[in-house]
Amino acid sequence: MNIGEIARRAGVSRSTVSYALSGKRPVAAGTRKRIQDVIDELGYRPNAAARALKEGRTRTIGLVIPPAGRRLSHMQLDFVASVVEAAAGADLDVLLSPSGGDHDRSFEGLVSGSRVDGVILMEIRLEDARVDRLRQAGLPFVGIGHTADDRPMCWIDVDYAGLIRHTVRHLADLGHRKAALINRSPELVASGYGPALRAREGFTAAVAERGLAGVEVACGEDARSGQETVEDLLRDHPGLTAITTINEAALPGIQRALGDAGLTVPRDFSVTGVAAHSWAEDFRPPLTAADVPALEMGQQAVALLIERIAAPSTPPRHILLAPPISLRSSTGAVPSRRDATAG
Amino acid sequence: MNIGEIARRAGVSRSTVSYALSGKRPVAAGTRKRIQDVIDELGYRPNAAARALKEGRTRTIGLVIPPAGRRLSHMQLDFVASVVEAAAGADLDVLLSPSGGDHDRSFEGLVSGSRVDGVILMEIRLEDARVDRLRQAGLPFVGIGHTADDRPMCWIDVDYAGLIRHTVRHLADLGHRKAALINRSPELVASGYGPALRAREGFTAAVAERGLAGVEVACGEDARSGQETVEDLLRDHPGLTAITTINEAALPGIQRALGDAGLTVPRDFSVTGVAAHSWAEDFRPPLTAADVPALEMGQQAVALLIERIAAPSTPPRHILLAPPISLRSSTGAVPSRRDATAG
DNA sequence: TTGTATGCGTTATCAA
DNA sequence: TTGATAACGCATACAA
Repeated sequence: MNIGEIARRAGVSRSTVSYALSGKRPVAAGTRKRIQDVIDELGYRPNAAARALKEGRTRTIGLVIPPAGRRLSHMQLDFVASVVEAAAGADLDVLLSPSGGDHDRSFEGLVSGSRVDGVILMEIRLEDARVDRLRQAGLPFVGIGHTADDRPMCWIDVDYAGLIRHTVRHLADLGHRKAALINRSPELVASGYGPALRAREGFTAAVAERGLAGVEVACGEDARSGQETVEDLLRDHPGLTAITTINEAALPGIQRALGDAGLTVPRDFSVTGVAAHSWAEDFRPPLTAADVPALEMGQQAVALLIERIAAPSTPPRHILLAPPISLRSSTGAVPSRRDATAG
Repeated sequence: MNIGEIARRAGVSRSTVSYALSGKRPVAAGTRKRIQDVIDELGYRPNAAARALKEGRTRTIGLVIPPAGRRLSHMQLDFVASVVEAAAGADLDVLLSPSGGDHDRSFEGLVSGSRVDGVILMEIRLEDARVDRLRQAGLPFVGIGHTADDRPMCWIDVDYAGLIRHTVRHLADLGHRKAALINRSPELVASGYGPALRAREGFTAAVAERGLAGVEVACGEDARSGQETVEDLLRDHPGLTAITTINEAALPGIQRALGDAGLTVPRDFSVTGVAAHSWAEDFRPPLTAADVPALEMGQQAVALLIERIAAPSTPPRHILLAPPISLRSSTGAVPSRRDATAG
């Protein structure tokens, strides 16, 4: 089924059908109706490849996700879903591409095969070869996260440093004197993952600013690791009365370990951090935390990318989100008895 | 950068470059090397749209995911990741399409725009209009799940009925006399979601077969709903000593409610069901359950689809997976004191 | 208001 | 062993 067949059946030329569809040239009402009837009857849709070839754009964007081996976090998942949704709203298809590991071929296909009009790049590292590659290819892209260097690029990120700093100040205000940062996985930290390093930065700064004792640990992204990490912390760091974290997947384990140690939150121990809304609400008691606005980020990322595709030579914009910290019930005044953590 | 430019620089014709790339015609070694050098130097990749237009296939498959409003479960997430991975291995791109809600346009674009060579359809309902649409369009597809009617189609599914039946028998063997099935969300049950109805079917059959008292409840797909559901069950059904479930997202809440009620698993209460490996391992104690092999399903689904694309007129195959039930530690003999649940 | 003709980048047929 | 050329389906400049 192609445009010629529609034209033949409607008794008009191919260009008239094309113009009737695009509206870029006036078409007599009667003609238009005749064409539309045939289209409806046959369920015709223009061939995407032919259109892409002719127009020089694919109406498709690429979404580069972290490799499949590591499970995506809820936050990332919400993000993917909202990107797909926002793209659909703008009449854009979304091509998924894993990256990292042995998937360089897939990524290469995206950037050099004229497969997509632009790319959204998830999980950016402080030094990220993919960013260089995209820049070199001249393909419009938006990063979720930003690199360490200050070369201009278009990105949207959460201000992990600022938010973690904020949570530590909150803990200090409540009288806590010793706090731990439970960071993302050792692999991510080692690979220079931006949020992990920036969270560390914010933590270190706030701890110094307020004269707290601070300890930072990396932690696997699952409940079991969270539990072990907190068990270790409680054993090795007497006097610890609070945790802040950006590792949402560890939260159930953190909860479990505190419970096992006989610590009641927030009476005996305070927990806070940055997490997707649903994780914060699922904590018990509900977590005082900055809610990562994953859905909003997806929409904004698509909007930013559309903007860049339309005007690639414009100086790139970026957005640093600092969602407010929702005061829920997981933080409280430091316990009066210092040996509370002795369990 | 196109094939003509490569040809010009290598001093050959366009067809020679094409044949050097595809290997469908012998090319002199020297010529081939000259061409390859130019290609490597310029980083040329054939234009996907032009190739698709000429070949009549897109080397792209569509993955229709559940609507974004409802969060994907971990199992579904693992599945998506493994599909992308398997597709990349077969040199296929993956186009993501939400369905349901107001996304019919996106789905329509997929099926009638010659956008993809085939489709993987997630979360199939017992009656599913999308299946009819794909059949009518003559587009190869593989369902994750299968419809109620017995018209031939290609699918891969987990034998929820059989697995739940199996878990109930296991509970009966341990002496339990009253068990509950915690099903998926009310919305999914109401919409005729296959796994939910087939789990019910297996539960009802096994309960009747072994003469147990059985109660089935739908439950939202989050920890909070799981907790409330179990609280209600314990209150309304004295004598209840076991739960089986296919609602993995409710597991943390189930755990919490049992703990709050002072019940120790498996001494006072048994829990089992069907869940992704990671959920089962995260339960405490580890959940005796059938592990949904999401990664394997993704690979198989892609393999099945490739098979169908290659031979569309072949009678469709299907695969019903019945993973073994991993005996972990969450089920045990029925508590001797009947009023254990009164605690 | 509508029709004709061209070219997007590729693959494959035909000719040499 | 290689080159010239047609065709895939569409959008659009040009003609009428």
